Amino acid sequence: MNSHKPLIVQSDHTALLEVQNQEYTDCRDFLAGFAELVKSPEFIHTYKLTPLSLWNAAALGLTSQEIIQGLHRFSRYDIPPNVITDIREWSETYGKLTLERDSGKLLRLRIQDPLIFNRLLQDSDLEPFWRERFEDGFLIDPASRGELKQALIKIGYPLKDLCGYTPGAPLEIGMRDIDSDGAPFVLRDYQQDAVEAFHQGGGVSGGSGIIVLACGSGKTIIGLGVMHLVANQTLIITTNNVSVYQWREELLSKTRLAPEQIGEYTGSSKDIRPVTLTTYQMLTYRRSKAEAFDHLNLFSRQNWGLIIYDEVHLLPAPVFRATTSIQAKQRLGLTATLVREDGREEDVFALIGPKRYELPWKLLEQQGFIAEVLCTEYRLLLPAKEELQYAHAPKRQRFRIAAENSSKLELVRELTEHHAQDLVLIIGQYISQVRTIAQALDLPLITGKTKQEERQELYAKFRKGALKILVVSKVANFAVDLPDANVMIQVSGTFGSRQEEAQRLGRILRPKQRPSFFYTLVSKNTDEQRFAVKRQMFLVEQGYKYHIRNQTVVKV
DNA sequence: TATCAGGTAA
DNA sequence: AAAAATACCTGATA
Repeated sequence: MNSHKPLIVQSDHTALLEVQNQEYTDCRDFLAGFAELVKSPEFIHTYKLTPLSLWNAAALGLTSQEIIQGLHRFSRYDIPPNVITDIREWSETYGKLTLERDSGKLLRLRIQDPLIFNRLLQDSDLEPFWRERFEDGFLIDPASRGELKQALIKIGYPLKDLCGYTPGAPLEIGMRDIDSDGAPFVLRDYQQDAVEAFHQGGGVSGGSGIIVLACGSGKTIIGLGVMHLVANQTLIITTNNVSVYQWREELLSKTRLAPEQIGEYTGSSKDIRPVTLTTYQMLTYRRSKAEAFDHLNLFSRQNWGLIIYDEVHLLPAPVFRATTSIQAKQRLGLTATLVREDGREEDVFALIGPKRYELPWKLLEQQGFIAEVLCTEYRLLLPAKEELQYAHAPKRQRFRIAAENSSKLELVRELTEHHAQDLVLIIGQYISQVRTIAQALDLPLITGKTKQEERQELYAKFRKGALKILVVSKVANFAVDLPDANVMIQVSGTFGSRQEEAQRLGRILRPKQRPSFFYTLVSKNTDEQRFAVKRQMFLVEQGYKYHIRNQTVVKV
């Protein structure tokens, strides 16, 4: 036993990491490569090893040997033998099943493990896939390439796809070295690395997969870089119309594509061009549940060579389905957080592809590409009256009562006074709450109902610094054009959404001379506090520390 | 032809 | 476990 070591690996595939340990940071960064943080209270953080986290690590080239050696290095006790076995097994499973082109029209599934081969042979659900059986695998129909991958990953066998892609219609996408604003333009090193990592994919398997990078690190630029390399007609799917507009601006600014080569396929125009921008909502639209999707055929309306899935963690189910049938096209997924709140990470892995590149947020911070952020969690008591209300309320109403804790208002006032020189965003989840705050402090408010015109006016004033504090509802989760700030005060958030918290932090990540501040206000000893812990998980995983400030006396 | 309110979905 | 925001279409209005 090495009592000074930070890590305890347990037989249930969890690993406990001691925060107050000299080696904490090193060990955390090591774990980030192949494990998922599931709990993060003050002293001991719990990580979980899952097959998926190990497959993604394997796809990035991290070997089971490196993982096991590292675990030995940080572990206080012996690592349970079953965990070592499972790490090996899970990690090495990626690559044991490969899909390759055959001489004929069919594809060849090769299984380099007789036990797995046997297992697949006995699975009657898989039988329909097999067109012919060999001593080491099967022939399958190219049309079932996606469905097979999805079916196999469900039973624990990721399939490494080595079939390559059918080229789409060619399209030269020249990159400018001076952008439309006259600023020199060149991909940053990590952006170039990401583009190459996608393209090569550590061998023949490149051309599909996910790139994970922090908000504000220029994921769109990576998209442009990949488009340039693939040099094919491209379909780009984004989450909303403002993103569509921004992609278009970036394309016009930084590539040599002419305006008439870029089309928008949205509610207001159905323009298909060599590069076409659309939204997930467009693709998933149908008159009623009984009918077919109206626009899903956009995938086949043009000979796309590349599909870009912006914010791939939000990809909706019907688009998954459509994606199963376009496995011969190159597919790039972009995201800041691979975690989905619906647990469909495996489908992303199977249908878009494995993670090809990831850069920890803290590393970007060290290199000065994103701002340093000081995070503080304020825990406020509920005023006596609300405390009583909380205690008597049915469970489902409790969260809201805690979230709307009226004593948050005074703290917001203090924080804004303290940050009088800064650009402050106050963000909350309930309209009633943000309205109360905006009215009490006499601040402008933006909600979903605010007209686009008025929003733009407020954004512009805020951008110029003529307006220093802005109160926003959940619109800020979607408003890509919201200006940056350097202080964010979160008065409430969606239950346990890790993604949302990460995205909100992203609003204050533009590099500055001084660090940015992120304040999150929660009611002490309530459901809200529990959810706050969950929300912070992703950022804690990325190395952010929340300083806790406890309010002990209720102000009257 | 353009714009807006209203309903629906995920 | 719930509320808010969005984008789509349709049909009315000018």
